[in-house]
Amino acid sequence: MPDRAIRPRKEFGKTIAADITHRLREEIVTCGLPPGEPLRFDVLRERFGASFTTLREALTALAAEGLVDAQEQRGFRVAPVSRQDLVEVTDARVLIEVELMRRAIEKGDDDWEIAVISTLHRLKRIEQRDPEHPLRDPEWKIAHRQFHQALVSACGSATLLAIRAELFDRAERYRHLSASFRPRPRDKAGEHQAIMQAAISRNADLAVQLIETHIRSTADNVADHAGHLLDTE
Amino acid sequence: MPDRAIRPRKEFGKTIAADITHRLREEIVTCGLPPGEPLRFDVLRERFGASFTTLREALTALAAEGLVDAQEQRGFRVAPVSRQDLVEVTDARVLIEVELMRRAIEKGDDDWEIAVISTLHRLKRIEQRDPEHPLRDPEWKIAHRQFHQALVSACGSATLLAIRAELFDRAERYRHLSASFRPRPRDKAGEHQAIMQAAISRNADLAVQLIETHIRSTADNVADHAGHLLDTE
DNA sequence: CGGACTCACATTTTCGAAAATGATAGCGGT
DNA sequence: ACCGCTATCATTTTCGAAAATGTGAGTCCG
Repeated sequence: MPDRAIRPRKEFGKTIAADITHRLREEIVTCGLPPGEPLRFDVLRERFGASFTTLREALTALAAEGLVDAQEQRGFRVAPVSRQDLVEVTDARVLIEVELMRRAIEKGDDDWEIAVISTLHRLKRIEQRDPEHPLRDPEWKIAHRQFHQALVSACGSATLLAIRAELFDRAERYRHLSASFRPRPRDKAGEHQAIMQAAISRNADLAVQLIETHIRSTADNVADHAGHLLDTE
Repeated sequence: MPDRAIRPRKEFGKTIAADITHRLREEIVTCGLPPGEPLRFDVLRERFGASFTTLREALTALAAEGLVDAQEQRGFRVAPVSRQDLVEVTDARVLIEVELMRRAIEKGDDDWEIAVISTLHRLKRIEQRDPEHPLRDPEWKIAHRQFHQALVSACGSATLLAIRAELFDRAERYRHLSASFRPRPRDKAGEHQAIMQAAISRNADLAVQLIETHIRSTADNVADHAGHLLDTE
């Protein structure tokens, strides 16, 4: 049996680099590391307790995902936000997510229905704890991601699911910006419920329309309530 | 002097890591490093003359692009090919490229038309040198990539263009597999000419249909002539 | 006073050694 | 003979020092 004392840190990822990548991604999408922030190695080294090379590997991976901006010979920084980027990400998400929604509704089996229903149930339970500020709860964020992931999971294409996940993360940064400045939370719970029902009842046209509205409303919210943050770069 | 829409000469990377990433991608895409091949550091170190860490950074970036498979604690290997992967990549390309083609036809200006025409011209000139085996000519491959890039370049979304480029590279591996085993080359020159004409004359429906056929025919060719390579994994 | 040049300094980038981990062969007990 | 255990080896993964590069202040001329 493995000796626990000798291996103090083996909780999450197997390699440190993968672990750092994961943690950095979380910090960036939640805007704990704000857009445009320079990512200096000595700072990261202290915060994450890893060496130059390991950090560099993580940053390179995130640069390929579009969350980090690599400026050759001048280091890395958190990818800046902008109106143009918001429009592009929203637009790309609609294109892909709508298509995947249709496919999932067509191909989804019993397991898919169960996954959709149970992830929504879990999301609603977490929402009850703090109905006013769900995005501040890390668990809500995870449950929200898993619900949307479940909705399209039966689409049959791991390739498109991976692309979708990347765009979802990039959009999540804007969701956080939006949430910090929106005066009152909109009725996300109701929207999620309606999407679930449309999906389970195999009403593809309705589900697709609801998803598109759901995605676009975030973009509108950011433009309305956090637009001043988008022109700094 | 206004910079040409197409820069055939790529600036060599300023950092070694970026350079190695580029060279490794070329080797993988052209199947110089065959699918499934283990990528051991000793071998790569000798072949590319870079250190462990630099190579690791390049491999991590390519793993995020889907060209390399990272097996934690057990190293890297060239991403394997499979029927399923071929179907997914083809399918995703059709979804995205068709949409971008429509947008480019709608938004394209004079510079776009010039880029499309000139990249096709260049492609045809290179084709004349060795009409039987164009894919063996690295310059043809570059010109081919640039023609297809030019076609959709006016779509207005850098985000979708980046996704498209990734899928194009993943598909290029299958093009190489297909070319090695196809008895006679198909009439790619004619197809490119037809696509160009449809695009320039703003016939979106026709252009889209031609593009889809163009993309799917590669998949069919691989299935027909190199299918035996796809079941090894 | 302004512009260009030089020289430290700060920061990134690269390297090879050292630690960690997985794979394998050899040994011993049942 | 077979299974499990251990020691050894091959390979990956991590580290901090060293080299390379960009940045900015200060200085010298016109």
